[in-house]
Amino acid sequence: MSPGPRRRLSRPAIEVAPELLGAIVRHTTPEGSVAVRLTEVEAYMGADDPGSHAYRGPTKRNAVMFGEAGHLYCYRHLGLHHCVNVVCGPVGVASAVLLRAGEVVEGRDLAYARRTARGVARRDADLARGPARLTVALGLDLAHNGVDLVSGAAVSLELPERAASLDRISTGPRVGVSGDGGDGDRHPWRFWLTGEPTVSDYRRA
DNA sequence: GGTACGATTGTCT
DNA sequence: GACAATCGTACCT
Repeated sequence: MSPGPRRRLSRPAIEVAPELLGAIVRHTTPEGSVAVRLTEVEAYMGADDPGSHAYRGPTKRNAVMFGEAGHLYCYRHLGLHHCVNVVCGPVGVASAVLLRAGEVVEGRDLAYARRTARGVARRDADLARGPARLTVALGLDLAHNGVDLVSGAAVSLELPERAASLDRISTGPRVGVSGDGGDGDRHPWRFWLTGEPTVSDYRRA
């Protein structure tokens, strides 16, 4: 990530999302550090995107999404799980990229410990396969909402030198988004690395 | 002040 | 393949 990662992120989520594939997210705690290489993401645009939390304007929950690019947007879902996004776009524009899945490339033991505490991790590929699993493996929660990934203290984002080549990237409709389904309104805003075993495959939507 | 619902996962049949 | 778990947020009265 040589020239201005902040600047690279300060663009529409739809452009940033494919560039995050292959990026490394690292979280360092007293217990150790876990790093994940992203293999699956989804783009969420702001006001024009019915699937986005920011669709109906700024609220207490989504405030971070309207802020500076490169910060982490973390929220609780169904009272059980957390999901994390990387904020994109210029200040005032609420676009973000949801981190859906990745491959644990560092701190695998710690990731296993965290995951087995809340479920069963059968194999390496399952450690961060799915948005909520990824947050558990990394040890992220609401306390990390709004942290800056670029200045990177405990949590950091390492963009790949060069974006993954297009022929390794697949696209498709987003998963589990209501208001985006049904007729013709499904944007191909989900991106993943073709053939990666860590990419979540989904059942019903 | 009350209620409906969700950017999911794990487990059971 | 289906369902329950579980709680903050948004929206309505």
